[in-house]
Formats: sequence, C-alpha cells, structure tokens
Amino acid sequence: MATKSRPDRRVQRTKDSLHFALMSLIVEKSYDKITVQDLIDRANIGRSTFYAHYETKDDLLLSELDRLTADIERHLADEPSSTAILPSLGVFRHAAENHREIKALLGSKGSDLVQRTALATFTRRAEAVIDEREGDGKNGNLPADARAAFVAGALLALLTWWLDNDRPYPPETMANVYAQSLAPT
Amino acid sequence: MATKSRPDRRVQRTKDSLHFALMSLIVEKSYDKITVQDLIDRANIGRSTFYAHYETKDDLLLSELDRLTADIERHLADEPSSTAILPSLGVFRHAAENHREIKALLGSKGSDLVQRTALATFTRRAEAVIDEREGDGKNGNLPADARAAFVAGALLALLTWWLDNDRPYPPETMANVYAQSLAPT
Amino acid sequence: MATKSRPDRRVQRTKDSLHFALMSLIVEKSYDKITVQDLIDRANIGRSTFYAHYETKDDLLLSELDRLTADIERHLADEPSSTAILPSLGVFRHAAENHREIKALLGSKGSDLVQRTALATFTRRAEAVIDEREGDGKNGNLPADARAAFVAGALLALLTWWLDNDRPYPPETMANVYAQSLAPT
Amino acid sequence: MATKSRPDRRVQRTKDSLHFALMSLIVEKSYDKITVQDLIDRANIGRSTFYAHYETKDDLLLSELDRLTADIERHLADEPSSTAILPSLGVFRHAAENHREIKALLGSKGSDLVQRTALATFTRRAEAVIDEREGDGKNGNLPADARAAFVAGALLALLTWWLDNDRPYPPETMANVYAQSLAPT
DNA sequence: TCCTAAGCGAGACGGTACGTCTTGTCTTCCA
DNA sequence: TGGAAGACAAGACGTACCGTCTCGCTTAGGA
Repeated sequence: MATKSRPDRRVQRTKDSLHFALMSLIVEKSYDKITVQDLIDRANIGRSTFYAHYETKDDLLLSELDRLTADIERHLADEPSSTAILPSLGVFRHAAENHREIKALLGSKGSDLVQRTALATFTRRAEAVIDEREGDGKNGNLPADARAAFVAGALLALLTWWLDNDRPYPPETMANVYAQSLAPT
Repeated sequence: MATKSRPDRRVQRTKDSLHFALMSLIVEKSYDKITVQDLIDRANIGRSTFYAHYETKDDLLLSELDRLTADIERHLADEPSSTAILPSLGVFRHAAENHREIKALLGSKGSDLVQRTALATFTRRAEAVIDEREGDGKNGNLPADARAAFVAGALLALLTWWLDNDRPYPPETMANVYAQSLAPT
Repeated sequence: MATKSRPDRRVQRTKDSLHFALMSLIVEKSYDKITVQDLIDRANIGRSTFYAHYETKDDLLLSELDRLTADIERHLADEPSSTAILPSLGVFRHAAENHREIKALLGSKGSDLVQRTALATFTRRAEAVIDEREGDGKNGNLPADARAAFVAGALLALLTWWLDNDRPYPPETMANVYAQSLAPT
Repeated sequence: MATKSRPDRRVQRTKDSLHFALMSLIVEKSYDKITVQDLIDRANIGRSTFYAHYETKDDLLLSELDRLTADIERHLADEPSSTAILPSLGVFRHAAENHREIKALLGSKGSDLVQRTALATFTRRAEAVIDEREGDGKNGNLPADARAAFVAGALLALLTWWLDNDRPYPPETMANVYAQSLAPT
C-alpha cells in the first residue's frame, strides 16, 4: 500500500525550534546543566513532543553534531594534505566562521560526547591517510594506530583550546602551529 | 584556641572504603552511571557519612585524582626532557604500572572532569618548559601557549588511547611515537 | 482570563488512592510512625506525585479532616440544642456510623493536629451558641469564652474516650452523660 | 569494699542542665521541633551523655512531667472536693504560680504526650472520687467511666485554654466556671 | 470544501537520585 | 577511668529530572 504520506510541515518547525533552543541555551550554561524542561520551555513545545522526535537530550545534541561533522569532514577531505597528515587550515577557517556554534558544542560548556565523537572522526580520517601513504615505508616502524591517535588528539586539543580562548590568533597561525609542531612525515 | 585535636582514626578508614568502592565500581560501569547510593552501599557507610567528607561525587573523584596527578607530575618533572617538550617515557611507564587505576579514571569509563584536569596539568607543565627554553629563539615565531596546548593534547590523547585499548604496545614504543611524531625543537 | 481548565480525572484518582492509603495505614500504626514512603507505597504512586498534591503528610491529614469537620459541624448545627450548649446526640450517632474513620483520626493513633482542629471547631460553635443566648442574662457573670472552652473540651474528651474504648455504650447513653453532667443553663 | 557509689554529683548537674535546656528551648519553639542536638548544644553536654541518662527526648520530657504531676496530684487530693468531682481551685492556683513552666509543657508549644499523661492522671483521680461516692446511688444510672472522662477532659481543656490565652481571668473565676458548669452531683 | 488522522501543548504520573537532617549507637581521646 | 566530642549507619525528608502516559485542541492534506 505504502501510504507514505508527505511529512507534516509542522515536524520540521518543531525540530528547528529545538535546534534553536539548544544552541541558545548552551551559550547560557554548560550542556549538562540544561534539562529537557529547559529545552521545551525555550522551544515552546510540549514534553511529549520532544520525546516523539528525540530519545534523549544527547540524541538532540548528536543530531546537531551530525551537521557539523559532515562540514568538518568535508574540509578534511577537500584539502590536499600537504605535509601534515591531517590538513588543518580548512578546519580552523571553518571553525572561525561558525565559531559561536562550534565553541558551544566543543568547548568547555559542551559535552564530552562531542569531544569523543570529534576525536573518533579525526582519528578515523588520520588512520585512512596514514594507511594510504604506507607504501612509502617511511615511519613504518611506528604503529599507525598510535600515530593516528597522536595527530587526531593534537589537532582536536589545539582546536578546542583555540575556541575556548576566543581565537587569540588567526586560523593561519593555528594551522602553522599544527603543521610545524609535527615531525615531517 | 587551636584545639587541633588528633584526627579520628575512623575518618581515614571511611575515606579508604570510599576510595576502594569508587575504584571497584568504575570498573563495572562508567563513572556517571555510578550513584552516591552505589558508593555507600559498596563502602558500607551511611549516606550522611559520605556527605560529611565529600560535597559531591565529583569531589570524591577529584580527591582520587589528586594522588594520581601528584605522581604523574613527579614523572614529568624528574625526567630530563631530552628533545620532546614533555618527557613521556616515565609517564607511560608509570601508567603501565598503575594501569587499572589510571585507565579507570582517564579512559572512556571515567569522567571528562579527569580529562580536563589532566589536560590542564600537562598544559601548565608544557608551557613552563617552553618558556624556559625560549632563550633559544627557535620557534619563537610560533605562540608558546598554542604549542603547549598541542603537545599536552597530543600526549594526553595518546595516553588515553593506549590505556583504552589495553596497552597494545610497550611503553617504550609509545614514548617513541610521541617523540618522533613531534618536530624537533 | 479564568482558564478554568477541566480537572484531570487522574488527579482525583490519585487523591483517592492517598486517602485510602492513609486510612488503611492509620489502622496499622499510629499516625506519626507513618512515613511518606509508606503512603506512596500503599497508594502506588510516585514520590513527586505526592508532593505535587500535598505539601506534607499533615497536609494530607488535614484534607481528610476537612471532610469530617464539615460533617460534624452539620450535625452540631442541625440539632436543636435543647438544654446543653452543644447538641451531642447527632455527633455521637454520626461518630458511631463512621467509627472506623473517626477513631483513626481522633483516637490515640491519630495526630494531635486532629484533636486541636476539632477542639477549635467545637469551641467556635459553643461560643456562637452562648453569644446567641446571652440575652437571657443567665450565667452572664461567667466569662463566655471560658465556658465555651469547657463544654467543647468536655465533649471532645468524651467522644475521644468513647471511640478509643470501642464505644462501650450506645450513642444515646453518651449523649445523656454529656447532657446531664452539664449544669442546666 | 562497698563501693556503693554515692550518686555522682556531676550526674545531677548534667540532668539539671538538660532540664534547664529543655525549658528554655520550649519557650522558643514547639516541643517537636526541638532536636536532641538542640538540647545537648544548649546544655553543653556530649551526645552520648544525653543518651546515658535518657532513652529519648520524650523520656526527658516525661521526667519533667513527673515533678509537675506529683505537684498537681497533691493539689487534687488535698482539697476537699466540695461539690465538683475534681476540686479545681488548687489546680488553677498552682498553675498560676508556675505558669511559665506549665504553659510550656501543656500549651500548644508542648507535646500531646503531656496532654495525654495529664488527662490520664485527671481521669484516674475522677474515677476514684466517683467510685467513692457511689454509695449515694445518685447518678448511678450513668456510667462512671464516661463521667470521669467528661470531667477530666473538661478540666484539662479549661486549664489548657486558660494558660494558652495567658490567664485572662484569676484562678478563682476559672474555678467558678468549672464548678458551676458542672451539674451538681 | 470538508473530514480525518496526525501533530501538538499541557501536564499528570511512577520512578530514581539527590543533598539534608535527625536519631540512637559506638569509638576515640583527654583530663 | 569516665565523660565530652563527635564519627557513624540508618533511613526519612522534600526537590529535581527523567521518560511515559493521557488528554483535548488544532491543523494539514487527501478525498
């Protein structure tokens, strides 16, 4: 039969309200002090409506994160990773443009869930790049997974520090710190 | 008047019970699923006794952390930091010896509170070392605080990854990954 | 605006459960040994639901009392108070009919809060009657408030004693004791 | 040997302190808001010292009560109970003399434990008097126990009301209210 | 254009954990 | 060596959220 009726326009409106509510609340207090009640009050929706769309508060957060992750992964992929394993200039530039949003999620007000997810993304990407270059044989004596954890952790820590301190240097400087702190591969 | 009466021996016994309870529980489930009730059941103490000694669950965690931080900082300080800014071999060796405890606190079962505290410790230490070497003029064009965030984040990420994956390589290999991934200073 | 939304049917069900729970518990142990936990276990409701409807355990008790007080006051008012200031036969008869409930609240298992409230009700009523008859001039030399306290205390004590001793005499005898023990006005 | 220790003078000192502490606290807040901690703070004694002498807070209260009860019972017994079953003038006079203490225990700030104990004392006494007069045959048709409950309750209520309202009339007036409100026996 | 199913707000509910408070017991230290 | 100090286990308190639920109202979209 497949009635597959067109999705109700109201659903998207509700999700948008929640998205907006979360981002506006996270500026005011750290993520884990935000309650579901806060969210639904701010979004002007009913309690059950929230749970109709998201299983938990973290579920909502992850749906925010999905959009950001996609963006960042694109930046990691697009840029030719010259010397460094993870190309960072694009990431810092993107973070500068959306700094309010990204700082909220990634910074000290955010959730460690975001940090963990981001670290996993970076690590996966780094591992892929290393595996690809493996043919060189260079540094083959050092385990690839550990090296991936290193570069991913370094980049994420640098990015988080930069945002938490309100971007004291331009993206170019940050990319330089990253590239020149790493041993040439 | 400074009555300064000798501390009741029972107090230490209670704190020890709680320390043991926390460490044994964190092996079973992640830190933020542990309730105060779990702790006092395991430690066989009364609810109010817990709150007589610690303000919150996090307070207890931090008191665990204090001991570990002191240990690790000693290892960071003792070792002559040859090339790398943060000398890592001692840290990995120490972590290997106390891996159960440190994995519990630092790993994915632990709290991001521990991660944040450890990162702050590492960063502070790195900044001190960089400032000290500043005389060299080398790399003086790159901001010291950002470089500190980089090395601290990299070391902590590497350490956390290593412990979470049950130490797949010996400490010496890990220290090598760390040292050789960093650009020579 | 007077939104005056229709009362949720569930609310009444919850209150009924609590009413029933209290009355069934007070038979088993004296009122002040009953905990809020006992009540919500017996009523099969959640802890916060209890506090959504009543501020404290006493608040629930008073809400029970309100119904009883209304009943009793009606009996005091309806009966032509022939000789005695407070007409008692109706009260004893009413108490006989609802003896389980009234004994629970008023008797030694109940709370002194109930005693105090009942005494206040009786005293108020007695004072009203005395004031009304004041025209007679009789006994005008004795203070009305003290006389009211006397008759109210006597009736309440008699009633309480009667219930606590499982009504050893019929209501008519009790009303006689009351009426004939009082000096004719 | 015969250590047969003379009661340690300190014991009496401790009890006195507690007596004083209770009486001074009951002026400030109602009996059941007073905690054991309040008592021992005020009396400047250790917690275990309190429990060495009294089983509970009520136990201390009852020990206060014992002294008062003895006094009052003497007044009930001494006076020739002319017409009324319970002779009241002595009681009111005694209560006037010790009004601070007796109001504290018997009044609205006190405990219903005191009320119950006092009521029992009065009732027992009244029953004794009625039994003694039984020979007359007068009123023999009315049950003695109920009549005792009546007169005891009336006297206690009158006394309590009088003290709670800060003795608005002299003891003689109160005794008159009592005597003339009762039917002549 | 109507009508019906859905989405929705409002909020009651059972539960769980919190941090506080008080009780009566038990241990330690001091005078 | 006995009493003051106070740590302790136990458990009730009232509060805060959670995730589920029931209720009518509103409203979009297919007929």
